[in-house]
Amino acid sequence: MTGPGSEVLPADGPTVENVLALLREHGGRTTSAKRLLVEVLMASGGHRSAEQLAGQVHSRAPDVHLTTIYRNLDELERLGVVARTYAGHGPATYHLSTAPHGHLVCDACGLIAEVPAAVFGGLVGAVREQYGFTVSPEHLALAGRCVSCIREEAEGG
Amino acid sequence: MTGPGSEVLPADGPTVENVLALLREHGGRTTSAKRLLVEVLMASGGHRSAEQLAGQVHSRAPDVHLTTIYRNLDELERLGVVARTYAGHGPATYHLSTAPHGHLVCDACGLIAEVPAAVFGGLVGAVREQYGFTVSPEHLALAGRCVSCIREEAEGG
DNA sequence: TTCGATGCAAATAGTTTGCATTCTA
DNA sequence: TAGAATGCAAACTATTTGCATCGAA
Repeated sequence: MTGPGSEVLPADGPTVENVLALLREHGGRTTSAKRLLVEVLMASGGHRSAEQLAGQVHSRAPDVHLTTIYRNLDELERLGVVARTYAGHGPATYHLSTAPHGHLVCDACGLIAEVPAAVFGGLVGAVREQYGFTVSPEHLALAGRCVSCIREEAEGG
Repeated sequence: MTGPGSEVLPADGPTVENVLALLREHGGRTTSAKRLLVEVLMASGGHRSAEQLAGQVHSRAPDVHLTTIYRNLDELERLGVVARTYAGHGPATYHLSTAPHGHLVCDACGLIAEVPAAVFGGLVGAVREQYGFTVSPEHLALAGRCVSCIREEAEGG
């Protein structure tokens, strides 16, 4: 059950057609705006704001409105295709949901690094046992300072 | 060195006068708006948005503008008296910096629970060793689902 | 009497919504 | 051709900024 008719996306990352098929299964229609957005999401790989994604889409289709980007990102998030991460202040960032992972967000330079689930697996388990709280790895974002900013701060001031 | 002239606030929680003294040490002036904000922060205890704090302040001084609340919260944050937590979407929340702790933010009902530093101490250490990234415990917010919402979702649908 | 603090208005960033129109299935 | 998707404008939320005035030290 991994063909275009499947409810579940392949574990090694979905193709554009997989995602569009998933959309159709849920009553959605295939449009060029959606196809482009998904392509851009796959090409960029990393964490992008809605505006950055819009910029990429615009280079190929200038008429796609930012509103449409937001609406389609919402839909893709509901379907579990993309994950939204809030990096403190500034815009939310979107990326394809692949393997579960968390994020390190540097307060100083804005860098977003990914950490594999294994690193915080213990925490997630402990929190569930002790607090009955189920952490969503996809949204996990730890704020702090990256190496370079720590170093700069130590040297500069 | 824990008197009004000290740079460091008492470990068991500052008093209103402690905070005002700290402000004065840093060139700030004592105003009724600041005193009230600090009082409200201490009375409420939990995590409040700027608007909620303004509401509390207004009940005693309706003329204090929301802008002033923001400006004073900024200043208190710079001094390390309050910590700001971004709970995903919605407004940032502010609370007194006491013992280091993280937050569990329920995506469904918005509940914010505190967890002692010990729970995620291992994570913070691992992340520092493996990624050179220093997590700020004060800003640590894990998104997910609290017990009651998980239960409701399981029952309801 | 100086300079920080405030009130007010307005700007800003990011995101959402309403509605008429367009286009897919 | 019904209903989903879009473009556009406008609203909206949270926050910041500019500027004249006020008030603490």
